[in-house]
Parts: sequence; C-alpha cells; structure tokens
Amino acid sequence: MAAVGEPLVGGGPRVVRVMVESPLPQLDRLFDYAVPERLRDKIAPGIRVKVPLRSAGRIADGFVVEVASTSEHEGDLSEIDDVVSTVSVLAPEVWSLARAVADRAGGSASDVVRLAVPPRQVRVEKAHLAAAGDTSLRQPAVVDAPTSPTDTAPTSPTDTAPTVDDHEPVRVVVGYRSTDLVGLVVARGRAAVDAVPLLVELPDGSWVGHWALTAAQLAAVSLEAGDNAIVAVPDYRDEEHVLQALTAVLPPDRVVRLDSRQSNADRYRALLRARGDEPVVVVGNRSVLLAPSARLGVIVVFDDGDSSFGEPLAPYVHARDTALLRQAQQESALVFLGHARSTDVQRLVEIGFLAEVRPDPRYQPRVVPTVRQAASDGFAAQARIPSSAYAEARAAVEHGPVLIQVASPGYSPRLACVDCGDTSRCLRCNGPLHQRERGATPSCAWCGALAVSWHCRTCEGTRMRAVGTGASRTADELGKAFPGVRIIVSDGTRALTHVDAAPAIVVATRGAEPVAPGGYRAVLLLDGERMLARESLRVAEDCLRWWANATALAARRAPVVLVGVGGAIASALATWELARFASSELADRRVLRFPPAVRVATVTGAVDAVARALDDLPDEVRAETLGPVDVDPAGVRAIVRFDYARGHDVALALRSQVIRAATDRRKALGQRRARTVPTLRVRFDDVEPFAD
DNA sequence: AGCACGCCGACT
DNA sequence: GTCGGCGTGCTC
Repeated sequence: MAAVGEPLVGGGPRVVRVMVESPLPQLDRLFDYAVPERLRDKIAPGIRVKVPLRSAGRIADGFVVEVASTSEHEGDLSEIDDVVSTVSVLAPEVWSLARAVADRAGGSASDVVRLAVPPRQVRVEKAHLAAAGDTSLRQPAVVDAPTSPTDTAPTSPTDTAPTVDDHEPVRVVVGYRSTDLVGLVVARGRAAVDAVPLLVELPDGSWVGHWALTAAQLAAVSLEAGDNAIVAVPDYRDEEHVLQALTAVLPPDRVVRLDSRQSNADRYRALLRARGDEPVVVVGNRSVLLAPSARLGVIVVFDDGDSSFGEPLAPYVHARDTALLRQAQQESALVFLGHARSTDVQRLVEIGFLAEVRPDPRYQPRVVPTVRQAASDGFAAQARIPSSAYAEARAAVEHGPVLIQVASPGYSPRLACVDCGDTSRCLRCNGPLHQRERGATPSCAWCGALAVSWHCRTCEGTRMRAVGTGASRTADELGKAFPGVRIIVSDGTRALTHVDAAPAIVVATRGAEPVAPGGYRAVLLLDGERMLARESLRVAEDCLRWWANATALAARRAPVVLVGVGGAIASALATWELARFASSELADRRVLRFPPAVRVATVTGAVDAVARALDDLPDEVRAETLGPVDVDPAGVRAIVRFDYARGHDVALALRSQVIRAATDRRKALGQRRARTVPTLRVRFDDVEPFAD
C-alpha cells in the first residue's frame, strides 16, 4: 500500500472515506473503502459512489468525503462497487457544515446532505460537463454597472423615498451611513441590520422592498471582492424581490436561484453553477444556506423570525442556526436583515456577537395606534374599522391603493355548531372546517374535504354558523363601506405579488400583502387583537413582525393605523423601537428559562429509554427537565433545558442514547413493534411544546 | 435496516 | 450426536 504523502502517480487514490446514505444513527460516520484499479482515475472528493455494506449484495449509496492512500481501519477494506458520477456534488464546505449542523441537533449528517444535494439529474449533468469544456470563455469576476440605467430620476409619488443610484450601485447602500454596510462585508463582520421600511424603485421601473436592494448590494460588495454571497429569504415572493433588485446591481449570469420548490433538475443545475469558479450570489429559501460556496463573502438572512425558516425535516435545524454555523466555519460576513427584530437575533446582539446597524432615522414610518372606538359609520363598524382609521383610509384611497391587513384567509375562517357552540370539525379527519367564499360549502382546513351532510361530533346538530371574519368577507363588507372603490383580495390561496398604482382597497392576510408602486397611501392593520390571542410563545414578536412588514409597504409618511391594540407592543410599533421590544421579550424569557434565552430539546420515546437518556445528562441539565409526561402513541416526552454553553455536551449525550436505543431496539420492545415505534427520538430547539 | 454469528431444545 | 431457534451485535 502506498505511503502517506507519496505522489499518486497515474494511479489515483487507493482509499476513500465515504459517507453512507442511511438514516440509521449507528451508520452516521465515515467508512473506509479500497478503490479498485479500474475506478482510480474517476475518484474525487464529493462524488457519488455505490459501496457494499456488511454483506455482499447489499449496496448502499454514498459520497466520497476524503481520498487517501492508506486507512486507519484495522481489518480488510471492502472495495467500492461503482462510481455513480464523476461530478463532485458534495462540496467540502457543505460536508463540514452538514456535520456541524447534525452534531448540533443530535442528528445524522446524511439527513442534512440529503437536503443539500438534490438527486442526480443525468441530462443536467451532461449539459454541465459539455459547457465546462468552454472554460476559456469565462469572464473575469468584475461587477458591472446596472444593465438598464434610466436617464431621468424615477418619478415617485413619494418623492423623498431613497432611489437607486445607478452609477454607484455597490459602494453605497442607500439609506445607511455609507461606510456601515460596505465596511461590514469587507471586514467579514456580523450584524443585525434594521431594514429601511420603504419601497424603492429600480432603474427598470419596478418597485421592491428597500431591504431587497440592501441585500442585493451586500451581495454585490462580496462579488466585487471575488467572493460568493448567499441570500436567504422566507418565501418565493421575497425571492422575487431580491432577484429583481439584483438585476439592478449585477449582471444576470452572476445570480443563481436555488430553492426547495424548484424541480430537482433546476436545483441540480443551480448547485452545479454555484460550484463553478465564477463568484455568484445564490438566492433562495432556507435550503440555500446549504448551497456550495467555497469562497463565501457574506450570508444575508432576511426576516429570520419568519416561521418558514424552521426546517420541517430531520434534524430540524433552523436556517438561522445553519447560517451561524456556516459563518463560523467559513468566516464570512453575516447579516440578519429585517424590519422587526427576532428575540433570537436580539440575544446575539446582547451577548456581543452581532453588531447593530440602523438606517437613517429620517425613514421612520408614521404609525398611529388606535384603541377600539365607536365607528360613526354603520358600514365601517360592520367592517371593524374605527372612525379615525376609516377617515384615513377614505382620504388616502382618493390618491392610490390602501392596504388593509387581516388575520385570516377565506370568508369564514372558523365555523361552529349552532346548537352547542363547539368548533365544527371534518367528519373524515377531524380538522377544523372553514368557508372559503361567501355561500360556499364549508370545507376542511386540513384535508380539503367538502362538509356535505355534516353533523356535529359533540351534539349531532346539523347547522353551522360563522365565527370570525376572513379576508374575503372583510372585502365584502369593505365594498359597502367604500362604495365605488375597487376591492382587491390577496390571501394565502391567491397571493398577489403586485398591484397597480390606481385607487383600490387591497385586503390581504398577513404575509400575503402585494407591493404597490410607490407604496400604499395608507395601511390599516386590523384583527390585531385576534392575532395576539393565539397561544404561542412567540405570538408578540410574530405580530410585531407582521405589522412591521406591512408597514414597510407604505409610502413615505403615509399613515399606518394599528387598530384595537394598545400597550407596549403598540408603542413599540409606533416608535419603531422594535429592537427594544425584542429585548424586553427576551428579558421575560430569561426569567422563565424559555427559549431563546435557553436552548431546549424534547426527548420522546419508551418510558425506560427516556428515563435512561435523562439519566445520562449532566446533573444541572437533568435538574431542569420538564416531565416526562405521557404522549399519544404509548410513550413519554420530556423537555430538557440548558444554557447555550452546554449545548455540545447535551447533544453528544442524547445522541449516544439515540444510537444505543436504535441498537437495543429489539430486546426492549420485541421485534414486532420495533418498526412502528422508535424507542427514542430527540429534537432540539423545538418551541412547539411551549405553545400553550 | 438487514444479515451473520452464537448458544440451547427436538430430530434423522 | 446435529439442525436451527431467534437474541445480539456490526456494518469500512
């Protein structure tokens, strides 16, 4: 066997270390394999291979993580069965990130790799290999001026809104002290950046959130230095904003879109482009944080408090945490950009990990909290709008679109039995019923089944009544309150991205607000009380985030009326002291030892397995356990709480218990039920248990 | 997960 | 004396 360091003349590597694709926790490590002569010239780190596991005939898929000339493994090595493809798709930096992400969450690296690397697409791969032959045609990494500059200044109804300087797209981030953000990227700093709550007009005449231009400019600074950038946003509408803003500061071939809603072919194509030699900005939702990027200049995460940054697949690591791990590994700049401040980011500010960057205070919005008051107008009262807010909307709609944000989509978000008052539920799946349109047959919010020949599960009654008011019902009522005015509805099922500048009442559910050219002439935030009544640990910061994001869609100095909400949260929005509110929220959580002041992990499974896992924890951590309590399918659940500094120890301890439980499985439960009930599951940083 | 290895009851 | 039961443990 060749000695370490000996040049591998003509032969290629003799040994590879392989990550096997398997969800089994006991297989979550690297395995050494010998490389047969016939495959040596095809081996490279990051390629897909097929390897035998245990018995001949059982072939598993895996990725080459390292190549070597010798192995530390005592005993014979099996040989790689085959090379699936010579294209390297698991970048070294993505592998180490996957390992760190999995370790932090007590999960398997292969689960993270599965999120990072889409299935192979042969056609895409062939096209890529063909194009790679043309490397001599590659352009140098230079950031160009905007592709379509306008000759005249944009004519905006909000004449004092910041506009794009199309001659200096990169050196100045409009709305901030010019050195702040450019210097941050150059110095590889970390910061919580408060977004400017306004829209901007791009040289091509389109309007996007100012935050999107800020994100685009941060990315452009990084590309100018020859480094990549990653911009992560909650959803596809946000993604459109960033992509539009990027066209103003970068040539289109420097922009790669990569998100989980794309087809596997598109994702695979995007991944191969991101792995290329040219610096690019990769834009997408939470999965974009796992995109390859060897030279990473900056990571931008917009609106990190949005729930869609929570990864629903194992090991359930939040995109914010992935970003933090990646920043630490690659020493890139890191920016949490947003209108509202999450308690998580506030914590990072307070421990000195993140700096704070605030925009020019001139751009503070005009928010008017309005406690509930009698409406002078009957129709307005029916539409839940107090008279002062109605007056603002009435006056503003003369000049352009007015946004009305409501809590729930559809017509009636909830239905109840007329006889007993209980919530009406689907007879098939027990999901809550709702009514999408006026006069529509009620349907199930979970499975979509129409509730025909329905009866109440509690009292057998057969009649339902509406509870609450959805966006389309609000729209109906507003039609009467604003006779002759165009009413536009945008909700979860039919979310609009843009409306035109003509007068209209735009009724939107939170998170589905369209953009209006120049911004809305007024914004009314209804249903605040109802939004706040939701039982969740994060209800206050969520509400403030929804309101702040809608506020950012208003024209400069346009009135934003928060209806029916008072107290600290209303004044936080009115004074635009969103970080201060996050700080006081965080202080409350510290007292209660709730996340994100502390970390948590839920431990679920068979009684004895959970007991043993808890037993294995450090004493101080065990002392803070909540439960175990009984949970549905024959088991118990405990919640452990611990300080961030203990995270590594806790993850290590719980992980070893998961492996042990997976190995002991049969003797604990008898082999019949082994498959249906895993004996021990661990999930970190899940706030769900704190919902009530 | 699969599959082999290993130590106790019925069988040609 | 041996065949095979499934509990136990490992996978380069």
